[in-house]
Formats: sequence, structure tokens, C-alpha cells
Amino acid sequence: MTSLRDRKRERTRRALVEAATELFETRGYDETTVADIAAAAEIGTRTFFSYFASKEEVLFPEADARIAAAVEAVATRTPGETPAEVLVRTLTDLGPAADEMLGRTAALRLRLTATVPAVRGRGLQLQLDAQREIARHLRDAFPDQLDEVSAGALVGAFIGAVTGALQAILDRPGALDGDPAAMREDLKAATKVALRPWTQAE
Amino acid sequence: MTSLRDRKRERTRRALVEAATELFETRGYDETTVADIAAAAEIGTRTFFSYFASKEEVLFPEADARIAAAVEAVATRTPGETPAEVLVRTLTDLGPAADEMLGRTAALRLRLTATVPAVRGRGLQLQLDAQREIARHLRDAFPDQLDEVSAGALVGAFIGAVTGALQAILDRPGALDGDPAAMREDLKAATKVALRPWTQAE
DNA sequence: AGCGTAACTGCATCGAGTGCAGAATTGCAA
DNA sequence: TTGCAATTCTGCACTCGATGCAGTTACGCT
Repeated sequence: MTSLRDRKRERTRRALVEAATELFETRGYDETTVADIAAAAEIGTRTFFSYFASKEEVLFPEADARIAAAVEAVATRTPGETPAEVLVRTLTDLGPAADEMLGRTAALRLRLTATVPAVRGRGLQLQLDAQREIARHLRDAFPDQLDEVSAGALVGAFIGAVTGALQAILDRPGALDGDPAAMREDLKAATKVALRPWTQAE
Repeated sequence: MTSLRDRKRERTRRALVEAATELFETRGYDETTVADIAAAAEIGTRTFFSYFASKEEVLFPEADARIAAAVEAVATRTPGETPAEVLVRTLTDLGPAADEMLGRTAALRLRLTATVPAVRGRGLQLQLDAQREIARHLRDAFPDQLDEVSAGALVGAFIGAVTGALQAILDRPGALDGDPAAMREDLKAATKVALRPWTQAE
């Protein structure tokens, strides 16, 4: 049951994310202080840190949800699937959810991740955490085919391939000004290329 | 020519790294302030930041060297080698150098990377930078077999596999007391498995 | 209505990091 | 050796992120 307290808290949380997004876009990340964000969301500065542990955190509000989605994809495997196939499927399973991740906030996060060291570091850390979590579940799902080490290697290769492809796309000059829809198409195509070795082998 | 100025600067730099290592080991990372490190190296606190841009940086003094080593491995390829083979070879090429990376500082760095968020973030950022650099060189070395995207994917898979496997190996209980040589064998084996799709395809 | 608990807030404090200006050191030439 | 220019070092003042603490406010429940 969602009490009034919980709903209020959720509303302030959203307000903080929106205020931060707005301020980061107009003023820039470093030029925006936590006090500014708190003031815009009409809470005390001190209270900000009871919602987000750090300034960067406000840019990754639903980090847990993504891990959960990947874990879910592993859980709903069909009997015949290989580990690699399961990983590939997580991408298609994320399709609709990925659309949700292409909003204004996501675009901003992308830009700041490439620009601000602190944000970049935080993003990478979250990625690695997710990576380890997925590897653990994948290993549990295929105890006869994978050990800890090979599971780690496989998931690492998978995420690494996707990230590497994405990075290559974003490194193209003018990538950040381009059309998001077109970029998504490019990413899908690039991902297919990157994963071809797995889908072909065996 | 290395002037007296340069030599002195290099000596102070080394002193800072040693002092920091010593303090981090005894007191812990968070419990050591930059002022402590500077005092131990007998320089002013302010001067620390003219040697290292941040507190974390002192843990990664030779970041550029490793990238150079990988680039070197790519440059010294034999005519028949495939891109994937070159990458695997970087592991064996690094063999002796890797031993050098198993010293006291490296062990400390490993522990802090797993423990302190700031250090972890910085390490990951350096890794990704290296990844991009290697991908660029690999692509330049095999212009007929790789485009930007697939080069990014391949290197991403390689580094991802190594990191993922290494992580899994180090997660094993008692890993830090184990035999380094055996661990290196495990690492190589896991990497080969993860890259098998690439070595087979085409 | 009233009580216990959880959330909010201001305040004081610490440490990282930066800009600035002056002192100290080094390189170089006369 | 001496003098000058350039570089480096250093203290000082300051901003901002983050934390601990204590008092206040708001909510949930009986």
C-alpha cells in the first residue's frame, strides 16, 4: 500500500530530478550547486542528500530497474536457449523500456556522461555492478554450462561489445546533435554486427 | 636532456606516490587527507595538485604506459594474425610487465578500486579511455577487416572478457593468497573462451 | 485527539579542489 | 659570479560537496 507519505516522497523525488535536469541543461552541471537544485524543488539543501547520496546520483534515478529487467530476461529463458542467446534477447526485451530511456533526461545524461568526469565515473560504476549481477544470475541459470569465470567473461564480452559499438557511434563527429531515432537505428544495426559472432557460432 | 628541475620534480612525484601508498595502507584511503600526503612528502598542500589533479590520481601514476604497451602489441603484429589473435597476444606480451603490476602498489590499488567509489570510478574511466585508444589503433592496423564500430565491439568484448573473468577470479574466496601464475592461466583460458566466436568466424 | 515515529531542516564542520599573489628556486647569459 | 627571466612552490581565502547532530515538523495509527 502506498501511503500519503510514500506518495509525497515520490513526488519530491521526481521534482528533484526535473529541477536538476532543467538546471543542468540551462546552466551546466558544474555551474549548478546542490543548493540550487534543492531550492528549485523547494526543499532544504540538507534534505537533498536524504533522496540522493550524491549530486551525480540524481542523473541515474532508476538504476535498479534496469538491472532487474536484465535479471528478468535471464529468468524467463526457454529450455533450449544458450547463454549467449539469452543475453542477446535481453536487448530485444528492453526494446520498449529503451524507448523510455530516450527522453530528455537520458539525452542529457548521455552528454554529461561524456563530459563530466564525476558523472562518467558513476555511470561506469553502475554498469559494472549490473554486469556482475547479471553474470551471477546467468551462471545460476546455466550451472552445467558455465562456471563463475566464464560467466563473467561472457557477460563482460557482451556488455563490452554493445558499449564499444555505442561508443564508436557516439564518437562520430556531430553525433550528439543528430536525430535520436536515427541513432537508435544505428545502434540496433551496430549491435547486430557486434553480436554476430555469437549468433553464428555453434 | 633531463634538467635538474625535471629530475627534482620526478623525485617529488615518486615521493608523493610512496607516501600516499604508505598512508593508504596503514590508515585507509578516506582517513588519509591530501594534507597528510603532502606533509609526508614534505611539500605544501597546495603543491600536491600541481602533481596530481585529484586525490585518486596518485594511485594511477603510470596510466599512459599501459596504453602504450597495448598499442605496441598491435604495432608488432605478424602478417598472418587476425585482430582477435593480436588482442589475445597482448596478454602474453604483458606477461613480464604484468608481474611488475603485482607489487604492493598494485595490490593496494586493486583493493581500493573494489572498495572506494571514487577510486573505482577513476579506474573505470581510465580503462574506457584505454579501450577507445586501442580500438582506434586496431582499426588502423586492419583497415580492410574492421570498421570503427566492429573495432569498438571487438576491443570492448576483449577488455570486457578480461575484466569480467578477472573479477570472477578475484571474487573467489582466498583469491589474494593464491598462486599468481595459476590465476594468470585461468585468466587466459577464460579470455580465449570468450573470444572464441571471433577467432572462429570467417 | 494524541502519541510514537519518520522525515525535514538549519547549523556547524570537514575535506577536496581552485584562483591568486608573493616568495623561492632554477635556467641562462653576460 | 652576478643578474634577470621563467618556472615552481606555497600560503591564504574561498566555494562546494558531503556528513553528523539536534531540534522541529509532518505523518500514521490507535
